Amino acid sequence: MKYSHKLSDAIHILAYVDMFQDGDLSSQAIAGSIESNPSLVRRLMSLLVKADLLATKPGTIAPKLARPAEQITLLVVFQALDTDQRLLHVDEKTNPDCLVGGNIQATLDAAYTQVQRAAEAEMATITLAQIIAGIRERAIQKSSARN
Amino acid sequence: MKYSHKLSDAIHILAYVDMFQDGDLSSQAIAGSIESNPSLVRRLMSLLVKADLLATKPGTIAPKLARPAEQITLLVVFQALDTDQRLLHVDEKTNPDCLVGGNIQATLDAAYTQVQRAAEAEMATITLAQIIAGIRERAIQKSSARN
DNA sequence: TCATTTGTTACTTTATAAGTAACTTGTGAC
DNA sequence: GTCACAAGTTACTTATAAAGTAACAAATGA
Repeated sequence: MKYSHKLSDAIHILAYVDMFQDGDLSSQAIAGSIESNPSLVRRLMSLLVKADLLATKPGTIAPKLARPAEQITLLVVFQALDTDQRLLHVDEKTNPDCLVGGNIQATLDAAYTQVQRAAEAEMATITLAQIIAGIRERAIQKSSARN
Repeated sequence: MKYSHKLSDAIHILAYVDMFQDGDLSSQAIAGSIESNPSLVRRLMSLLVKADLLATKPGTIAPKLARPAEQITLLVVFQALDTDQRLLHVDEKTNPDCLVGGNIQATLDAAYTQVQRAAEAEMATITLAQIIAGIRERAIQKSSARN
């Protein structure tokens, strides 16, 4: 498959909306920053609205965060997406009549769940506010490097 | 894309080789347990050999673990594969002239690396020996459930 | 009422992994 | 030595999930 960067784009949208609250927040403008297209941005925004992370008003250009950036974690954004959320995948088609093939699926599923929990726990510690701060910091570093 | 289950299949091979050391360990037989084909099994085995997890002798049916199952972790198997190992992916194509687009890649990369490290640390705690024990346990549970 | 924007649906394209086939190389039996 | 067979390798085809795109309905406000 293609490597999904939906999570990255969703965070991008949230950061953009928060940072440019007084600027142009049309799906067109946001698509320009992501270098994607407005339709894709609107679909992602729709998912974010459903997850209660973003608030929009149909027909108007007025998106804003549904809660403070400090209270939006990578994890909740991740879980708002409609993509598969498993990071590792069990082979669903193994020989049930074999000692290994018949029991490895459940065994690996338990192991992968453990890994998944560790990853999600880490995602829960990273907030949109931290990402925004990171973006601002890097921008400042760049401008001072130009002197 | 398709969801990769290479990691699952690679672990399957290692478990199979260890558990059936005295049985038929041809790529054909292993493929039967995975319900895949011998060519794919041989390719995976080749990667495991390169990573020094498995030892084979060309032309003969004689694969065996290159080290004890207690010393093979999910992480080293994962890292032996030739697939992309990043669990989360930054969008590589964002507008560099935008405050957000120009700085979000590096910021997210740092955040994703943090999540990756947590997942890998967890993978390092799970050994092939534990997976094999899990397979055996489930097999026993099944046989007692039949009584 | 009309231009503009969001929200939604359907379709096309692209990227990555699985599956397959064919060929080369190595081994051991005879 | 040669022959059957298995590992090892390479190239190609198929399947699948995500990105990209287009089109249109619904909502808004000038």
